[in-house]
Amino acid sequence: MEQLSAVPDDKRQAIINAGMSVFASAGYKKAYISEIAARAGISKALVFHYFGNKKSLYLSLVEYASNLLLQEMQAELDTSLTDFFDKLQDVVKVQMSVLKRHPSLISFITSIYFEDDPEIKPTLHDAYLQGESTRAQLALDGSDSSKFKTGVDPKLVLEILLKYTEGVVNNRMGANQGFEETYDKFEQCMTLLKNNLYKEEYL
Amino acid sequence: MEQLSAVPDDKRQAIINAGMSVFASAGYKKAYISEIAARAGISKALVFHYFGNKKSLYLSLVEYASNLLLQEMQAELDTSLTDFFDKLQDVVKVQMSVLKRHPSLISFITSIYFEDDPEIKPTLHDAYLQGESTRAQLALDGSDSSKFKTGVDPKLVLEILLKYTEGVVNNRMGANQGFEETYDKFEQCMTLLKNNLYKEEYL
DNA sequence: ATAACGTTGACCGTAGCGGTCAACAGCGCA
DNA sequence: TGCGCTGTTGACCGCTACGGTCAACGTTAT
Repeated sequence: MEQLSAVPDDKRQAIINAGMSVFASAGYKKAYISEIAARAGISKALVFHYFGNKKSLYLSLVEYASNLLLQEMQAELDTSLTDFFDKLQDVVKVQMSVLKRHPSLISFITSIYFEDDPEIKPTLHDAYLQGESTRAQLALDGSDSSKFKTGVDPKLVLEILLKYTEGVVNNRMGANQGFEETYDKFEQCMTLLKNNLYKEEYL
Repeated sequence: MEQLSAVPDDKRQAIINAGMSVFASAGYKKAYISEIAARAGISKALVFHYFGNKKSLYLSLVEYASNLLLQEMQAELDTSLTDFFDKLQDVVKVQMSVLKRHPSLISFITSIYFEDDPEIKPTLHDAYLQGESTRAQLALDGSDSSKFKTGVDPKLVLEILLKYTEGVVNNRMGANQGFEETYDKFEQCMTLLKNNLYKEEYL
Protein backbone atom coordinates (compact mmCIF):
# COMPACT_ATOMS: atom_id res chain seq x y z
CA MET A 1 0.00 0.00 0.00
CA GLU A 2 2.83 2.29 0.85
CA GLN A 3 3.57 2.87 -2.78
CA LEU A 4 2.44 1.29 -5.99
CA SER A 5 5.15 -0.27 -8.11
CA ALA A 6 7.05 2.47 -9.85
CA VAL A 7 7.49 2.06 -13.55
CA PRO A 8 11.09 0.95 -14.28
CA ASP A 9 11.64 4.03 -16.39
CA ASP A 10 11.36 6.14 -13.28
CA LYS A 11 14.28 4.29 -11.75
CA ARG A 12 16.24 4.54 -14.97
CA GLN A 13 15.73 8.28 -15.03
CA ALA A 14 16.69 8.54 -11.39
CA ILE A 15 19.94 6.74 -12.14
CA ILE A 16 20.60 9.04 -15.07
CA ASN A 17 20.09 12.17 -13.02
CA ALA A 18 22.07 10.93 -10.05
CA GLY A 19 24.79 9.65 -12.36
CA MET A 20 25.25 12.96 -14.15
CA SER A 21 25.37 14.76 -10.85
CA VAL A 22 27.93 12.48 -9.24
CA PHE A 23 30.12 12.05 -12.31
CA ALA A 24 30.11 15.80 -12.85
CA SER A 25 31.27 16.69 -9.38
CA ALA A 26 33.67 13.82 -8.71
CA GLY A 27 35.06 12.80 -12.08
CA TYR A 28 34.98 9.27 -13.48
CA LYS A 29 37.33 7.53 -11.09
CA LYS A 30 36.03 8.98 -7.84
CA ALA A 31 32.38 8.70 -8.78
CA TYR A 32 31.20 5.61 -6.93
CA ILE A 33 28.27 3.52 -8.07
CA SER A 34 27.17 3.21 -4.47
CA GLU A 35 26.94 6.99 -4.29
CA ILE A 36 24.91 7.18 -7.47
CA ALA A 37 22.56 4.48 -6.26
CA ALA A 38 22.09 6.16 -2.90
CA ARG A 39 21.29 9.51 -4.51
CA ALA A 40 18.86 7.77 -6.85
CA GLY A 41 17.19 6.09 -3.90
CA ILE A 42 17.75 2.55 -5.16
CA SER A 43 20.15 -0.30 -4.59
CA LYS A 44 23.58 -0.54 -6.14
CA ALA A 45 22.71 -3.81 -7.85
CA LEU A 46 19.98 -2.18 -9.88
CA VAL A 47 22.42 0.21 -11.47
CA PHE A 48 24.42 -2.72 -12.80
CA HIS A 49 21.24 -4.44 -13.88
CA TYR A 50 20.28 -1.48 -16.04
CA PHE A 51 23.65 -0.32 -17.32
CA GLY A 52 25.98 -3.33 -17.16
CA ASN A 53 29.07 -1.78 -15.69
CA LYS A 54 30.52 1.57 -14.71
CA LYS A 55 32.19 2.36 -18.00
CA SER A 56 29.10 1.59 -20.01
CA LEU A 57 27.00 3.69 -17.65
CA TYR A 58 29.31 6.65 -18.12
CA LEU A 59 29.31 6.37 -21.89
CA SER A 60 25.53 6.04 -21.93
CA LEU A 61 25.27 9.22 -19.91
CA VAL A 62 27.63 11.03 -22.27
CA GLU A 63 25.51 10.16 -25.26
CA TYR A 64 22.26 10.86 -23.45
CA ALA A 65 23.44 14.24 -22.23
CA SER A 66 24.82 15.33 -25.58
CA ASN A 67 21.65 14.47 -27.44
CA LEU A 68 19.43 16.00 -24.82
CA LEU A 69 21.20 19.33 -24.68
CA LEU A 70 21.33 19.61 -28.44
CA GLN A 71 17.68 18.85 -28.95
CA GLU A 72 16.52 21.06 -26.09
CA MET A 73 18.53 23.97 -27.43
CA GLN A 74 17.39 23.56 -30.98
CA ALA A 75 13.79 23.16 -29.99
CA GLU A 76 13.58 26.18 -27.77
CA LEU A 77 15.87 28.79 -29.24
CA ASP A 78 14.15 31.61 -31.04
CA THR A 79 16.20 32.12 -34.18
CA SER A 80 14.19 35.08 -35.36
CA LEU A 81 15.69 37.46 -32.82
CA THR A 82 18.34 39.90 -33.96
CA ASP A 83 18.78 42.37 -31.15
CA PHE A 84 21.89 41.71 -29.07
CA PHE A 85 20.15 41.67 -25.72
CA ASP A 86 17.10 39.85 -27.00
CA LYS A 87 19.27 37.06 -28.36
CA LEU A 88 21.38 36.80 -25.25
CA GLN A 89 18.33 36.84 -23.05
CA ASP A 90 16.83 34.07 -25.12
CA VAL A 91 19.95 31.94 -24.82
CA VAL A 92 20.11 32.39 -21.07
CA LYS A 93 16.39 31.79 -20.69
CA VAL A 94 16.59 28.51 -22.55
CA GLN A 95 19.71 27.55 -20.67
CA MET A 96 18.05 28.17 -17.36
CA SER A 97 14.97 26.29 -18.44
CA VAL A 98 17.18 23.33 -19.28
CA LEU A 99 19.02 23.76 -16.00
CA LYS A 100 15.72 23.67 -14.18
CA ARG A 101 14.53 20.45 -15.73
CA HIS A 102 17.95 18.77 -15.77
CA PRO A 103 19.88 20.35 -12.93
CA SER A 104 23.20 18.67 -13.59
CA LEU A 105 23.11 18.35 -17.38
CA ILE A 106 25.29 21.32 -18.10
CA SER A 107 27.84 20.70 -15.39
CA PHE A 108 28.07 17.08 -16.48
CA ILE A 109 28.71 18.02 -20.08
CA THR A 110 31.32 20.50 -18.96
CA SER A 111 32.97 17.83 -16.86
CA ILE A 112 33.25 15.49 -19.83
CA TYR A 113 35.67 17.92 -21.38
CA PHE A 114 38.00 17.80 -18.39
CA GLU A 115 37.84 14.03 -17.98
CA ASP A 116 41.19 12.37 -18.59
CA ASP A 117 40.87 8.97 -16.99
CA PRO A 118 42.80 6.53 -19.17
CA GLU A 119 39.95 4.04 -19.00
CA ILE A 120 37.45 6.20 -20.82
CA LYS A 121 39.26 9.12 -22.39
CA PRO A 122 40.33 7.20 -25.51
CA THR A 123 36.76 6.08 -26.18
CA LEU A 124 35.39 9.61 -25.95
CA HIS A 125 34.75 10.77 -29.48
CA ASP A 126 36.03 14.23 -30.12
CA ALA A 127 32.63 14.97 -31.53
CA TYR A 128 31.26 15.32 -28.04
CA LEU A 129 34.07 17.57 -27.01
CA GLN A 130 33.35 20.46 -29.28
CA GLY A 131 29.74 21.60 -29.02
CA GLU A 132 30.68 24.06 -26.33
CA SER A 133 31.96 27.58 -26.84
CA THR A 134 29.01 28.13 -29.12
CA ARG A 135 27.15 30.29 -26.68
CA ALA A 136 29.28 33.27 -27.54
CA GLN A 137 28.61 32.93 -31.24
CA LEU A 138 24.96 32.20 -30.60
CA ALA A 139 24.55 35.59 -29.06
CA LEU A 140 26.78 37.56 -31.35
CA ASP A 141 26.11 35.98 -34.73
CA GLY A 142 23.78 38.08 -36.76
CA SER A 143 23.07 40.57 -34.02
CA ASP A 144 23.66 44.16 -34.89
CA SER A 145 26.05 46.06 -32.70
CA SER A 146 25.15 49.41 -34.20
CA LYS A 147 22.68 50.12 -31.44
CA PHE A 148 25.39 50.55 -28.85
CA LYS A 149 26.67 53.95 -27.91
CA THR A 150 29.94 54.83 -29.52
CA GLY A 151 32.83 53.69 -27.37
CA VAL A 152 30.94 50.69 -26.04
CA ASP A 153 32.48 47.41 -27.12
CA PRO A 154 29.77 44.76 -27.60
CA LYS A 155 32.30 42.01 -27.02
CA LEU A 156 33.00 43.45 -23.60
CA VAL A 157 29.32 43.56 -22.75
CA LEU A 158 29.00 39.97 -23.84
CA GLU A 159 31.99 39.09 -21.69
CA ILE A 160 30.34 40.65 -18.67
CA LEU A 161 27.07 38.84 -19.11
CA LEU A 162 28.72 35.54 -19.99
CA LYS A 163 30.90 35.59 -16.90
CA TYR A 164 27.86 36.60 -14.91
CA THR A 165 25.88 33.58 -16.03
CA GLU A 166 28.91 31.41 -15.38
CA GLY A 167 28.98 32.65 -11.83
CA VAL A 168 25.29 31.88 -11.53
CA VAL A 169 25.55 28.36 -12.91
CA ASN A 170 28.60 27.45 -10.84
CA ASN A 171 27.08 28.90 -7.75
CA ARG A 172 23.80 27.08 -8.04
CA MET A 173 25.31 24.11 -6.24
CA GLY A 174 24.92 26.22 -3.13
CA ALA A 175 21.24 26.45 -4.02
CA ASN A 176 20.90 29.74 -2.22
CA GLN A 177 17.92 30.93 -4.17
CA GLY A 178 15.32 29.73 -6.62
CA PHE A 179 15.47 29.86 -10.36
CA GLU A 180 12.90 32.58 -10.66
CA GLU A 181 14.78 34.93 -8.38
CA THR A 182 18.03 34.21 -10.15
CA TYR A 183 16.52 34.75 -13.54
CA ASP A 184 14.73 37.90 -12.43
CA LYS A 185 17.99 39.33 -11.21
CA PHE A 186 19.66 38.47 -14.47
CA GLU A 187 16.91 40.25 -16.37
CA GLN A 188 17.28 43.30 -14.18
CA CYS A 189 20.99 43.37 -14.88
CA MET A 190 20.38 43.10 -18.59
CA THR A 191 17.86 45.90 -18.74
CA LEU A 192 20.17 48.01 -16.63
CA LEU A 193 22.93 47.53 -19.16
CA LYS A 194 20.62 47.97 -22.09
CA ASN A 195 19.21 51.22 -20.76
CA ASN A 196 22.62 52.69 -20.24
CA LEU A 197 24.65 51.29 -23.10
CA TYR A 198 22.25 51.69 -26.00
CA LYS A 199 21.81 54.92 -27.85
CA GLU A 200 18.70 56.76 -26.71
CA GLU A 201 16.91 56.31 -30.00
CA TYR A 202 16.80 52.53 -29.54
CA LEU A 203 15.08 52.54 -26.19
CA MET B 1 75.02 18.51 -9.78
CA GLU B 2 71.50 17.64 -10.72
CA GLN B 3 70.04 19.68 -7.96
CA LEU B 4 71.28 21.02 -4.67
CA SER B 5 69.44 19.89 -1.57
CA ALA B 6 66.22 21.82 -1.30
CA VAL B 7 65.57 23.46 2.01
CA PRO B 8 62.91 21.50 3.93
CA ASP B 9 60.65 24.52 4.01
CA ASP B 10 60.32 24.31 0.26
CA LYS B 11 58.89 20.83 0.57
CA ARG B 12 56.61 21.92 3.38
CA GLN B 13 55.27 24.73 1.26
CA ALA B 14 54.84 22.40 -1.69
CA ILE B 15 52.77 20.09 0.48
CA ILE B 16 50.68 23.02 1.67
CA ASN B 17 49.94 24.21 -1.83
CA ALA B 18 49.24 20.77 -3.21
CA GLY B 19 47.14 19.95 -0.17
CA MET B 20 44.93 23.00 -0.50
CA SER B 21 44.45 22.31 -4.16
CA VAL B 22 43.54 18.64 -3.77
CA PHE B 23 41.38 19.09 -0.68
CA ALA B 24 39.55 21.94 -2.35
CA SER B 25 38.62 20.03 -5.47
CA ALA B 26 38.01 16.58 -4.00
CA GLY B 27 36.76 17.16 -0.47
CA TYR B 28 38.27 15.62 2.63
CA LYS B 29 37.40 11.98 2.07
CA LYS B 30 38.34 11.73 -1.59
CA ALA B 31 41.51 13.75 -1.28
CA TYR B 32 44.27 11.15 -1.21
CA ILE B 33 47.63 11.75 0.41
CA SER B 34 49.26 9.99 -2.52
CA GLU B 35 47.71 12.57 -4.84
CA ILE B 36 48.91 15.44 -2.70
CA ALA B 37 52.40 14.00 -2.55
CA ALA B 38 52.51 13.45 -6.29
CA ARG B 39 51.41 17.00 -7.01
CA ALA B 40 53.99 18.30 -4.54
CA GLY B 41 56.67 16.26 -6.26
CA ILE B 42 57.64 14.29 -3.17
CA SER B 43 56.95 10.92 -1.59
CA LYS B 44 53.87 10.05 0.34
CA ALA B 45 55.91 9.22 3.46
CA LEU B 46 57.22 12.75 3.71
CA VAL B 47 53.75 14.16 4.05
CA PHE B 48 53.17 11.99 7.11
CA HIS B 49 56.60 12.91 8.42
CA TYR B 50 55.72 16.60 8.36
CA PHE B 51 52.05 16.56 9.28
CA GLY B 52 51.48 13.34 11.24
CA ASN B 53 48.27 12.14 9.68
CA LYS B 54 45.59 13.16 7.24
CA LYS B 55 43.27 14.79 9.73
CA SER B 56 46.02 16.84 11.29
CA LEU B 57 47.21 17.89 7.83
CA TYR B 58 43.75 19.11 6.95
CA LEU B 59 43.31 21.06 10.14
CA SER B 60 46.75 22.60 9.73
CA LEU B 61 45.78 23.72 6.27
CA VAL B 62 42.53 25.21 7.54
CA GLU B 63 44.35 27.28 10.11
CA TYR B 64 47.12 28.24 7.73
CA ALA B 65 44.70 29.31 5.02
CA SER B 66 42.47 31.31 7.34
CA ASN B 67 45.34 33.24 8.83
CA LEU B 68 46.98 33.82 5.48
CA LEU B 69 43.89 35.20 3.78
CA LEU B 70 43.08 37.45 6.69
CA GLN B 71 46.54 38.91 6.95
CA GLU B 72 46.97 39.35 3.22
CA MET B 73 43.66 41.16 2.97
CA GLN B 74 44.29 43.43 5.92
CA ALA B 75 47.78 44.24 4.78
CA GLU B 76 46.91 45.14 1.25
CA LEU B 77 43.48 46.72 1.31
CA ASP B 78 43.42 50.47 0.89
CA THR B 79 40.89 51.64 3.46
CA SER B 80 41.09 55.25 2.42
CA LEU B 81 39.09 54.74 -0.75
CA THR B 82 35.48 55.85 -0.80
CA ASP B 83 34.39 55.71 -4.42
CA PHE B 84 32.28 52.66 -5.24
CA PHE B 85 34.34 51.53 -8.19
CA ASP B 86 37.63 52.40 -6.59
CA LYS B 87 36.80 50.29 -3.57
CA LEU B 88 35.58 47.38 -5.60
CA GLN B 89 38.57 47.55 -7.88
CA ASP B 90 40.84 47.53 -4.86
CA VAL B 91 39.13 44.46 -3.41
CA VAL B 92 39.38 42.56 -6.66
CA LYS B 93 42.96 43.64 -7.22
CA VAL B 94 44.00 42.36 -3.81
CA GLN B 95 42.01 39.21 -4.30
CA MET B 96 43.69 38.52 -7.62
CA SER B 97 47.05 39.28 -6.16
CA VAL B 98 46.39 36.71 -3.46
CA LEU B 99 45.09 34.30 -6.05
CA LYS B 100 48.28 34.71 -8.00
CA ARG B 101 50.58 33.92 -5.11
CA HIS B 102 48.35 31.22 -3.62
CA PRO B 103 46.36 29.82 -6.51
CA SER B 104 44.13 27.52 -4.51
CA LEU B 105 43.80 29.49 -1.27
CA ILE B 106 40.39 30.92 -2.00
CA SER B 107 38.85 27.78 -3.44
CA PHE B 108 40.19 25.82 -0.47
CA ILE B 109 38.67 28.22 2.02
CA THR B 110 35.40 28.06 0.15
CA SER B 111 35.52 24.29 0.21
CA ILE B 112 35.92 24.25 3.99
CA TYR B 113 32.46 25.67 4.27
CA PHE B 114 30.92 22.81 2.31
CA GLU B 115 32.88 20.09 4.06
CA ASP B 116 30.66 17.76 6.04
CA ASP B 117 32.78 14.70 6.63
CA PRO B 118 31.93 13.38 10.09
CA GLU B 119 35.60 12.93 10.90
CA ILE B 120 36.50 16.60 10.71
CA LYS B 121 33.31 18.63 10.64
CA PRO B 122 32.81 18.61 14.41
CA THR B 123 36.34 19.86 15.00
CA LEU B 124 35.90 22.77 12.63
CA HIS B 125 35.35 25.87 14.72
CA ASP B 126 32.53 27.99 13.46
CA ALA B 127 34.93 30.88 13.64
CA TYR B 128 36.50 29.76 10.40
CA LEU B 129 33.15 29.40 8.73
CA GLN B 130 32.09 32.99 8.76
CA GLY B 131 34.74 35.29 7.33
CA GLU B 132 33.15 35.02 3.92
CA SER B 133 30.34 37.15 2.61
CA THR B 134 32.36 40.13 3.67
CA ARG B 135 33.33 41.06 0.15
CA ALA B 136 29.97 42.61 -0.49
CA GLN B 137 30.16 44.80 2.60
CA LEU B 138 33.78 45.60 1.89
CA ALA B 139 32.81 47.22 -1.35
CA LEU B 140 29.61 48.88 -0.23
CA ASP B 141 30.44 50.03 3.26
CA GLY B 142 31.16 53.70 3.34
CA SER B 143 31.04 54.17 -0.38
CA ASP B 144 28.70 56.85 -1.63
CA SER B 145 26.07 55.76 -4.11
CA SER B 146 25.09 59.31 -4.94
CA LYS B 147 27.34 59.37 -7.96
CA PHE B 148 25.18 56.95 -9.86
CA LYS B 149 22.65 58.13 -12.36
CA THR B 150 19.12 58.14 -11.05
CA GLY B 151 17.46 54.81 -11.68
CA VAL B 152 20.69 52.88 -11.35
CA ASP B 153 20.69 50.53 -8.39
CA PRO B 154 24.19 50.26 -6.92
CA LYS B 155 23.34 46.89 -5.43
CA LEU B 156 22.60 45.59 -8.89
CA VAL B 157 25.90 46.88 -10.21
CA LEU B 158 27.67 45.21 -7.35
CA GLU B 159 25.79 42.02 -8.12
CA ILE B 160 26.98 42.11 -11.70
CA LEU B 161 30.61 42.62 -10.83
CA LEU B 162 30.54 40.11 -7.98
CA LYS B 163 29.11 37.40 -10.18
CA TYR B 164 31.61 38.35 -12.82
CA THR B 165 34.56 37.86 -10.52
CA GLU B 166 33.02 34.61 -9.32
CA GLY B 167 32.98 33.39 -12.88
CA VAL B 168 36.59 34.42 -13.26
CA VAL B 169 37.77 32.68 -10.11
CA ASN B 170 35.86 29.48 -10.80
CA ASN B 171 37.00 29.41 -14.37
CA ARG B 172 40.65 29.84 -13.61
CA MET B 173 41.06 26.11 -13.13
CA GLY B 174 40.82 25.96 -16.89
CA ALA B 175 43.79 28.29 -16.91
CA ASN B 176 42.83 29.67 -20.28
CA GLN B 177 44.60 32.94 -19.84
CA GLY B 178 47.04 34.72 -17.59
CA PHE B 179 46.24 36.85 -14.62
CA GLU B 180 47.21 40.06 -16.30
CA GLU B 181 44.84 39.51 -19.20
CA THR B 182 42.05 38.54 -16.87
CA TYR B 183 42.58 41.53 -14.66
CA ASP B 184 42.88 43.86 -17.62
CA LYS B 185 39.56 42.65 -18.92
CA PHE B 186 37.99 43.15 -15.54
CA GLU B 187 39.29 46.70 -15.43
CA GLN B 188 37.90 47.35 -18.88
CA CYS B 189 34.52 46.11 -17.79
CA MET B 190 34.59 48.31 -14.74
CA THR B 191 35.49 51.47 -16.60
CA LEU B 192 32.83 50.64 -19.14
CA LEU B 193 30.23 50.49 -16.40
CA LYS B 194 31.59 53.52 -14.62
CA ASN B 195 31.54 55.61 -17.77
CA ASN B 196 27.96 54.75 -18.49
CA LEU B 197 26.39 54.50 -15.07
CA TYR B 198 27.85 57.52 -13.32
CA LYS B 199 26.47 60.99 -13.72
CA GLU B 200 28.51 63.02 -16.17
CA GLU B 201 29.79 65.38 -13.52
CA TYR B 202 31.71 62.62 -11.77
CA LEU B 203 33.70 61.49 -14.79
C1' DA C 1 -0.31 -22.05 -8.67
C1' DT C 2 3.16 -20.37 -11.18
C1' DA C 3 5.96 -17.97 -14.26
C1' DA C 4 8.12 -13.61 -15.10
C1' DC C 5 9.88 -9.39 -13.65
C1' DG C 6 11.89 -5.76 -10.81
C1' DT C 7 14.56 -5.42 -6.97
C1' DT C 8 17.68 -6.25 -3.26
C1' DG C 9 21.06 -7.78 0.65
C1' DA C 10 24.79 -10.38 1.19
C1' DC C 11 28.73 -11.65 -0.68
C1' DC C 12 33.49 -11.86 -3.30
C1' DG C 13 38.09 -10.52 -5.00
C1' DT C 14 40.99 -7.00 -5.15
C1' DA C 15 42.73 -2.12 -5.81
C1' DG C 16 44.37 1.16 -3.33
C1' DC C 17 43.87 3.86 0.84
C1' DG C 18 46.15 5.68 5.43
C1' DG C 19 49.97 4.84 7.92
C1' DT C 20 54.78 2.64 9.37
C1' DC C 21 59.60 1.72 9.15
C1' DA C 22 64.20 0.21 8.00
C1' DA C 23 67.42 1.96 5.12
C1' DC C 24 69.81 5.16 2.18
C1' DA C 25 71.97 9.49 0.16
C1' DG C 26 74.40 13.43 1.14
C1' DC C 27 76.62 16.60 4.01
C1' DG C 28 79.24 18.66 7.95
C1' DC C 29 82.56 17.57 11.29
C1' DA C 30 86.47 15.46 13.18
C1' DT D 1 88.50 8.63 5.78
C1' DG D 2 85.04 7.55 8.70
C1' DC D 3 80.75 8.81 11.27
C1' DG D 4 76.63 10.32 12.68
C1' DC D 5 72.60 13.38 11.43
C1' DT D 6 69.03 15.06 8.78
C1' DG D 7 65.89 14.67 5.08
C1' DT D 8 63.85 11.40 2.26
C1' DT D 9 62.06 7.28 0.28
C1' DG D 10 60.46 2.40 -1.45
C1' DA D 11 58.55 -1.40 0.25
C1' DC D 12 55.42 -2.99 3.08
C1' DC D 13 50.97 -3.88 6.13
C1' DG D 14 46.11 -4.11 7.46
C1' DC D 15 41.93 -2.85 6.13
C1' DT D 16 38.43 -0.19 3.89
C1' DA D 17 35.43 -0.04 0.37
C1' DC D 18 35.20 -0.30 -4.48
C1' DG D 19 33.21 -2.75 -8.85
C1' DG D 20 30.70 -6.48 -9.83
C1' DT D 21 27.78 -11.07 -9.03
C1' DC D 22 23.97 -13.86 -7.63
C1' DA D 23 20.46 -16.37 -5.20
C1' DA D 24 16.39 -15.13 -3.33
C1' DC D 25 12.34 -12.31 -2.39
C1' DG D 26 7.88 -9.70 -3.20
C1' DT D 27 4.49 -8.49 -6.75
C1' DT D 28 1.78 -8.85 -10.41
C1' DA D 29 -0.44 -11.12 -14.42
C1' DT D 30 -1.99 -15.15 -16.21
